[in-house]
Amino acid sequence: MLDIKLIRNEPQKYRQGLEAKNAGDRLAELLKWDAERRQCTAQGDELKAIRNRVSDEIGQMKRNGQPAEEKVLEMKKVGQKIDTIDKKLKDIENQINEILIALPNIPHSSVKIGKTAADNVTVKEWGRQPEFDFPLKDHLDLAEALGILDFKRAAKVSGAGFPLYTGDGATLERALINFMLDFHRNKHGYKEIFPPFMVSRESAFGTGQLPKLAEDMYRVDEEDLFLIPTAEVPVTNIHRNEILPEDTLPLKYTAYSACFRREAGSYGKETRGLSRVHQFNKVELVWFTTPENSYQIHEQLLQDAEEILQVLNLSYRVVALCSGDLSFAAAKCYDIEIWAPGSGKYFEVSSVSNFEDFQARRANIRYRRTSDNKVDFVHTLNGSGVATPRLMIALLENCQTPEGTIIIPQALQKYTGFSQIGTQK
RNA sequence: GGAGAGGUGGCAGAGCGGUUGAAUGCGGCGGUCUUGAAAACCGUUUUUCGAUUGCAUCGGAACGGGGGUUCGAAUCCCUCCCUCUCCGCCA
Repeated sequence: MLDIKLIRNEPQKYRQGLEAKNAGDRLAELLKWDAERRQCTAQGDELKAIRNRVSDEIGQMKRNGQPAEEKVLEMKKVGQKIDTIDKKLKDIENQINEILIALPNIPHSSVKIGKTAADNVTVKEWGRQPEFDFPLKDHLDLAEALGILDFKRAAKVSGAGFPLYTGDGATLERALINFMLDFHRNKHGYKEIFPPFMVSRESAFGTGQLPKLAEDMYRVDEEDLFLIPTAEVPVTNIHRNEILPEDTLPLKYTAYSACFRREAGSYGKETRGLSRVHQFNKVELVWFTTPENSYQIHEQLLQDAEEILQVLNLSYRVVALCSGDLSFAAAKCYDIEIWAPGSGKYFEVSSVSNFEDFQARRANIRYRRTSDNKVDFVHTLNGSGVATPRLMIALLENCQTPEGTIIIPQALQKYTGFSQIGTQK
């Protein structure tokens, strides 16, 4: 959520920021309601001040045994006026709120202005795309031949778009999760979290999934709970409605979760195999920090996520998203895209975002500054570290042999317990 | 699922219709004392909206959320949420 006070003070800046994010301009309307709200508040407060004062007097008179009928009647009238104003004020506030909660975050000054993904900028390429002297298969052909992935039966069990890992495939999936969690915990010093996979409406609002992205989430009707699309949601909401002492910051958490996405409206787009599924596994990194440090931490977070791919020796590139491609809550975002030679393209395995105080304001996550004891909103950041399906795609396709077997990267072998898939039966 | 108890400031815990934004204790911060520390003593210690707009000052709001009764609500009523205890069921 944006700060209405800041919008009021610098409308031009926010107008430009919202335009850069392709967000319809409702600022004029918002500011009109804001002015009206303040006027209304002033009127109401004045009347309430009178009521408070006179009500005190009535109390005193009654205690002294004096009649107070006249003042009571007078205050009854004042009370009615207050009711009218309060009702109007509530309407106005609803209008303001409706606009405000639907406005996206505005981009950071370092973000390139652009319309679509075509305007994104590749800022880094790591590793070499391996060369092969045999015809390559893509991950789905490999996996089905090896019997480690079974979409047909998954469809029988759950429907289209759900992965079913079997045998060594299931073990490899589990190995990836454990490897990543251990890595972030032991090497990067993140605190490990195992969050709930369903969250309340409030939590989904806090991180910005609601109200705009409601149709992307699965909802459990009876309980009004949402299946999480990412661990970001429960983990960020751990500190909802809290005031954190500054000396406890930054907080850095890593969490595994299953992630559930309806992927509504994306039929036909990149749906082969594991590239887009309704349920997947992801290890997430979440930071809470002071505003001064958040952009430095953003770079750090990117590095932490990248390192996973480096250790697995998988080639990737880092893309800085342009303003128009940023998600609702993000002020700045890097995508990490991994090279998959069998498919001949890059797949996004991580999104590393700085939300500044956008989520913190929605979720009311604050900190108390040591210097002056004042409270202010924290900055939240998160990044995938990383999501498994597309990592699996890249891994299978990069590590394939002419025989169609898979060589497990060194770093993973102690987690899988085997060094190759498809050799011995 | 059934029965009961309860949600008040950083924590503990009073208050149950008017001078209570909230006693008291603990903790925190500042000070006195001390070579230093402890103890003791004194002071201080929520957030938020708005108005004149630097600090400051004045006013409004907030005792789980929402609604109601009343001149006046932490206190009464309704409703929702949450926590705890016991019973049942269950991984």
